[in-house]
Amino acid sequence: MIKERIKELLDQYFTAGVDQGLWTNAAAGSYTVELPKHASHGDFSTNMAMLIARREKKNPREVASLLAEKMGGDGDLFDKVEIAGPGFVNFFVRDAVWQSVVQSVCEQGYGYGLSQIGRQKKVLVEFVSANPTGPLSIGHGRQAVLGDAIARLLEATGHVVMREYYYNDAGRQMRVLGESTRARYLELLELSGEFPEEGYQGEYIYDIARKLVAEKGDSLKDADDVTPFKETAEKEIFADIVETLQRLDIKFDNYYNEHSLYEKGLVDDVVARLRDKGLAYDHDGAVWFKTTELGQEQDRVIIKSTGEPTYRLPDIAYHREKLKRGFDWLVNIFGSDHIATVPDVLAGLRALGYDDTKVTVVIHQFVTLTREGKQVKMSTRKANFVTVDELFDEVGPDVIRFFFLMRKADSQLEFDLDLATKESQENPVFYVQYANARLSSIQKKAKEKNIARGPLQDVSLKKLTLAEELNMLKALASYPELVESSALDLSPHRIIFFLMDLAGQFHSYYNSHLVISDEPELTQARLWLAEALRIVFHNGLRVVGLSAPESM
RNA sequence: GCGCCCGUAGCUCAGCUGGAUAGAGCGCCGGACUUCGAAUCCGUAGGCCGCAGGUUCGAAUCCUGCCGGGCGCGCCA
Repeated sequence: MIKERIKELLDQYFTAGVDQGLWTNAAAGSYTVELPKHASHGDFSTNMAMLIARREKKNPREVASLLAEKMGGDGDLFDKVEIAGPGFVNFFVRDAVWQSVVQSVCEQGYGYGLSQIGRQKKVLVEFVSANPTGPLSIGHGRQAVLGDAIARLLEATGHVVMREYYYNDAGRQMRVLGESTRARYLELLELSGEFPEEGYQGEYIYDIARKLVAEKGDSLKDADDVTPFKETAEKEIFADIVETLQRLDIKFDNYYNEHSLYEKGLVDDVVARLRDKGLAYDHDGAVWFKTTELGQEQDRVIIKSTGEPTYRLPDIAYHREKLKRGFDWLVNIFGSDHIATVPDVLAGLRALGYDDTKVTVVIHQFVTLTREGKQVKMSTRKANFVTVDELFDEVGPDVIRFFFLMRKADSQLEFDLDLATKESQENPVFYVQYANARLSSIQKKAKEKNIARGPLQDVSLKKLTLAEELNMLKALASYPELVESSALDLSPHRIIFFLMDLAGQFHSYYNSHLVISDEPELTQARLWLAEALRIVFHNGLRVVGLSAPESM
């Protein structure tokens, strides 16, 4: 908000300069206001003078001094405005401005950091979307947490969000699942049965088969149809998946079944429309999508010669349907192994006359597990992959969530089990939560001592003069903008880094300064500062779905 | 071979639309509890930001080419 005010001022002086003929409009909108790394460069800094100078062929430091002179007059905001280096204008904000942040935070409370920049834009966040063929793997776990945190950030910034899980219970995968289950069922009955070539070998298939034996005895032993096996397996597995997600505090608003696209004729309609536009043709008994016409290397099959569609056809229909459902923005969270599907879907949307810039795909890289410094081997095919549930056996939901959010989606993520299972010391999850607990505890302590926080307007916040205090206030002030940028860039990891940094500042401060001291005025100011910190820790933790415990 | 992602301290990773002397956690070593919670803190060490060019007043960040790693490249999803 303080940054916003400086931007406004800069714009104002920029246009004033244009009016006075000092420079032209050429540099409009290109300059930035940033936070310098070094305190000697002030609280904010702008490169405006250098950009003007370049376009006007003027001396940057001369332009800077003109600006500094104009801006420096604002005694409410600034202590001083300096020019430095090649032509930076550095702003030194008055302490009182920072101190007033306590008031903003405490007045807004749990609403601090929420905004309306999303303007009620309707966003559909699609994630997980794993077919119910087995328990959620650790890769799904990352995706689940990432998608949910993004959804929460979008909600916090005034978007209307729907979380959707897209699945297909009618394809080849599911048939193989049914066959695998039947094979295990027969095996349990000590009857002969061939285990399918690419079958699902996980232990969970036995569990389902055992359940079938218990409920149905051997009545299914001669069934030709795998449907009862498939249906039972699907039901059981889906229930497990939903439960796993619930443990992570993730709830979907909608489960979208691919099958319904066929029932509504939406898949056929896509083919018909592509044919109309001359973008689909028959060849070798299959139907092809002429993606070369849309800038791709090769055409793609959308209906196999067997008459079955390939995955990309329903995918296109699905995305088109999402836009038709009225969403302004489609956010998809995919694992990097699905990266190849993206261009086809976008091409399909464009071909059908839809705006594919409404689709943003977040591709996240893989997760590796390490224990005692060594990588834990995972192989999906052989079913000895680590599941989210197994992770739960070792760590709680907050640890899982935090670790999955600690890296940006683009980076591969190493999940260090040794670090994650430590209940103390190095574990960054507890480090942050401990800060929140400590802050809560300070307030309790004050109550015990019968020290109530007085009315905010009577508190002399100007007592908060320590460098540590001002730095924390600056961090608090930057929080709302952080939420906005994290949301719009779909980057929840920035919230995590912010929290770790703020926790570090606070723990350090706590160890060298008393909040509750024998100076009443100072105690009041610091109690309110502590309250502001507690609120921001709470809001920051909650906005990405982490809990904010008052004690631990 | 082609496409996408990554390459920053011993390890794991931040670094926002290019900005002024490159950061954190872990690990190592040495310290701090008669004070609001020691799940904490303080101190030291550690870097040709993969390599080479280019654009720019200014590059870890943008462009090109190499090198190394991951994921894809199917009438599988």
